[in-house]
Amino acid sequence: MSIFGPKIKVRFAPSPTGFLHIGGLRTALYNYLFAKKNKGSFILRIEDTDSKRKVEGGVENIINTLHSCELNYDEGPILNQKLKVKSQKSKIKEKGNNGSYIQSERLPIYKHYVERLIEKGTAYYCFCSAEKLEEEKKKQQAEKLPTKYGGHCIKNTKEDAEKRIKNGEKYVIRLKIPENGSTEFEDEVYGKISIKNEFIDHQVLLKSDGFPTYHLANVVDDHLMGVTHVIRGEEWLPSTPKHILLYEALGWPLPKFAHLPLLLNPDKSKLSKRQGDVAVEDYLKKGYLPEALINFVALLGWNPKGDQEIYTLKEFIRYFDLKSINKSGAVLNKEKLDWMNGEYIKAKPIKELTELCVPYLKDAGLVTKKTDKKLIEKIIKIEQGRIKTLQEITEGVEFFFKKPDYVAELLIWKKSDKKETKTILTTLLKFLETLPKGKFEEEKLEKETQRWLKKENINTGDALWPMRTALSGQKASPSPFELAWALGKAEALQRIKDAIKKL
RNA sequence: GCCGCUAUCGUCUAACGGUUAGGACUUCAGAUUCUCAAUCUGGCAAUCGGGGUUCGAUUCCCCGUAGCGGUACCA
Repeated sequence: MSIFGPKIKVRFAPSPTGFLHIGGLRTALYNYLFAKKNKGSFILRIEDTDSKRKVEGGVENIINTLHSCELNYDEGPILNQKLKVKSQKSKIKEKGNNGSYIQSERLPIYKHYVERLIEKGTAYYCFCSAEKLEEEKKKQQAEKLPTKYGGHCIKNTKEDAEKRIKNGEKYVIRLKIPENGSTEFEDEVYGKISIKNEFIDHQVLLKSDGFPTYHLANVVDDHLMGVTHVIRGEEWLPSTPKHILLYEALGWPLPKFAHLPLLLNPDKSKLSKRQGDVAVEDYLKKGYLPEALINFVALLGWNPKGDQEIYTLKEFIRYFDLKSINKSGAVLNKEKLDWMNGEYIKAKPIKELTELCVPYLKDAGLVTKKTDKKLIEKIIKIEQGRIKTLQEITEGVEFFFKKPDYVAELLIWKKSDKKETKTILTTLLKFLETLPKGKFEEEKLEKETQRWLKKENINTGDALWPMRTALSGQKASPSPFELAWALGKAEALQRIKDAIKKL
C-alpha cells in the first residue's frame, strides 16, 4: 500500500465451460481498460469449480483468444509452449505471486476458510436431501413465499454433525444469513442496490464433493489476490449481497462492485450459443479482425461520448470510465460489426492485409506456394474496399487465377450489339498492344484508354463493358483497368483475344 | 410464484432540467459510373403509459406496463 492507496487490481474470471464468447470478451476488455486507465493490474483466474461442466481445451482457448485480442494480463495462468506434455495441466504455468490461478488447484484454501466460518458460527453443516429441498421449494411457491432453504440444519450441534460426517453422511456447508435487516451496496454502474436479508438464501459454500461453489471461491480468491474492483456481468447482481455477507463473515474489507449490462440475442434474451455465433474464436476464424471485434464490443454498453465510431485501444483506455457504462442490455448488431470490420480492413496496409488473407486463399485452394506474390497483392489491393471479412477474399476472385468461360451475351453492353462489340474489342485490342508495359498500371492505363476512346469517339460503355467482362467473365467485377493491371499485359490481351473469338 | 434490474429511431448510442431530440449501422432516394463495390449528398425512423415536482421534463419522484436477469451441491 502506498500513500495513494492500494493499487487498483481487477480480474477476469471465466469458467472454462466452452470457448470464450463475445460477452466474456467485453467483460475482459472492460476489466483491462479499467486496469490500464488506473495504472493497476489485470489478472486472469480460471473458475473451474464445477468439474462436470469443464470442457477440454477451454482454458487454452481462453488464454489464446485473450492473447489474439491483445488483452494481456499481468497475473494468471500462462501456456507453457516449451513443455509439449499431453495433459493440459502441465502445459499451464503461473504468472504472479498468488499460487495457482486455477481454482480447482486451490481446494485446500477454500476448505481452510470454510472451516473458519464454521468455527465462528457463520456457516453450518447441512444434511438435507435434494428431495426434501425440492418439496420445500414447491410448498413455498404454492404459498407465494420466497423460495429458500428453511435453515433446518442450523440447530444441529457441531458434535452431532461431526458424528454424522464420520458415519459417511453426505453434507454441504451453508452460509448463515441474518434474519432481519437488509444488505446494501453501491454499485459503480447501477448505483444503490438493496435487498432484504429475508429474501437471501442460505447459500451453499462447500459442495458435497468438497469443491467450493462460485460464491465461496470467488470471494476467497478476490480477497487473497487483492482484487479492488469486481467488474462482472449483470447476472451476478442478485447474488452480490450474498458475497457481501460472506466478506463480512470472514472479516474482510469489501471490494468495489461494478456490474455490466448483459449482451443480448436479437430476441433480447441473454446472449447464448443457441442463437448464432458467440465464440470469439469463430469470429476470428471468419476473418473478423481482433481490433474490430474489440472496437465493436467496447461500444456495446458504453460510449466515450461524441460522434466517433472507430477507436484505438489506447483511446479506449484514455476515455474509459466505469461510471458512464449504461444500465440496459445491448443486442449485438451484426451489420454494424461487418461495417466496422470493413473499415478496419480498408485501413490495413496492403502487405499486412495480404499476409492475413493468404491463409484463406490457400484454404480455398485458390493459391499455392507457387502463386505469384505480386498477383496476390494486386488482388488484395483491388478487393480491399469490397470485403467485410477476410474470409470474403475467397469469394469472386477465382477468375484472377483461372481463364473465364465466356458467353457471347455477357460480353455485349446493354446499349450495344454483337457486331459493334466485336469491332470495338478488336480495335481496343490493337490499341492495348501498342501500349508499353509501363503503361499497364491501373491509373496510367485508365488515362491512356480514356484518351484513346475520346480520340476514336467511342462510348466508354461500348468499350469498357466488353473489356471488363472479357477480363473477368463476370457481370459484376472490379474495373477493367484494375483487372488488366492485376493480370498483366500478356494475360489481359490473351483474354481479350479469347473473348473476341466467342463473338 | 418470489426477488432484483432496466426502458431514446429496427439495432448500438448522444443530449448540466431549456436542442428543430444529435451520431453510427441498416434501409430508401439521388450523384458518380462500363458493372459491382467504394465514395459523396439527401430522406424515413425514437423519448413505453399515467400521474406528480418544476416557469419548463428524455432527464428527478411515484404508480402501472413490458422486457430481461436471478431464484442450483452451474458459473
